[in-house]
Amino acid sequence: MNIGEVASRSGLPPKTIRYYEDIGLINPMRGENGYRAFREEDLHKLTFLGRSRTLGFSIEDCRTLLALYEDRNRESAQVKSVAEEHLRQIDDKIAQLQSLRGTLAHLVQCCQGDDRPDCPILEDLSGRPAK
Amino acid sequence: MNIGEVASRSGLPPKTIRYYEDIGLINPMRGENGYRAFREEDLHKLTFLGRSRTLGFSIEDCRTLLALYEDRNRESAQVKSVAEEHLRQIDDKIAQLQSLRGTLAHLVQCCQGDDRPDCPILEDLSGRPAK
DNA sequence: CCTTGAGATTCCAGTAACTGGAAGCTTTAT
DNA sequence: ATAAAGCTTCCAGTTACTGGAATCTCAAGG
Repeated sequence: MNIGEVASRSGLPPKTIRYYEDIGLINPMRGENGYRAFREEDLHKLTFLGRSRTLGFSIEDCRTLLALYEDRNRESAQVKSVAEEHLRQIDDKIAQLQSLRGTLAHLVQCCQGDDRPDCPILEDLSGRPAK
Repeated sequence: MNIGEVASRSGLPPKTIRYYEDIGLINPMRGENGYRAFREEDLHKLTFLGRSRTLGFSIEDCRTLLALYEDRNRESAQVKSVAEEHLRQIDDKIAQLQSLRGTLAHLVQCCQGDDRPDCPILEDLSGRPAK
């Protein structure tokens, strides 16, 4: 398989696939013309990576997960632990965004949004303690 | 004022302040020794920027907001529009994370997390349609 | 007066995970 | 034969800083 086919089958752009090779996530063979020659196994890995990235795992997490995926003697606890840590970080991020959203929504609501210059949003940003 | 004082008064690290000058957000004067000489106005701007960044506005948004802040003839509608767009993006992000969180939490729950290799998380990642 | 030490300066590199584009080779289709 | 598509590598850019090196200035202690 050439990169184009693997790209459409895995859903990842060719650029990304080359990048994944660069950073050592995959190791496709080469044909005599210098083209990458992907095996089914490579495709599986790429699919795995695509899905992992979709779930928000970092590349380093993906590296770990891929290694566990390939290790027939892994303990599922290791996988679960990576996923749990990621889940915690997602929860943190959500909480952060929600708090931020609250403040911002309040400010937006306070602003008339007309042709006059008075603006509670700018007032808040300028550092005055919000009333 | 030297950069150190502005840093502690604005809450921004000196590095960040220099960076903001680099990209043209502020324009402090210089003393004869080559040191930046900040006026109160610069400090206000930096405080404004710090608060805006805390609320998640991008640097480009900050540039726009700062310009509006300085423009005595602005229309509050312009400010509101920037903030509303940002709010929409935050909502999108939250929705994305929550959906992701749902999937991930389900997978984590399904995984025993013991010393055996069987792992529903890896099975999902490997691309098999989840049962 | 000299010498630290703190604080200032610039510049270069690195972060995360790609993405875009240039220049050039191979293969395929007309 | 030639043009288009697809592949290759390499360099740069994205976001918003942050760390570190080499150098310079300033304030205080002995």
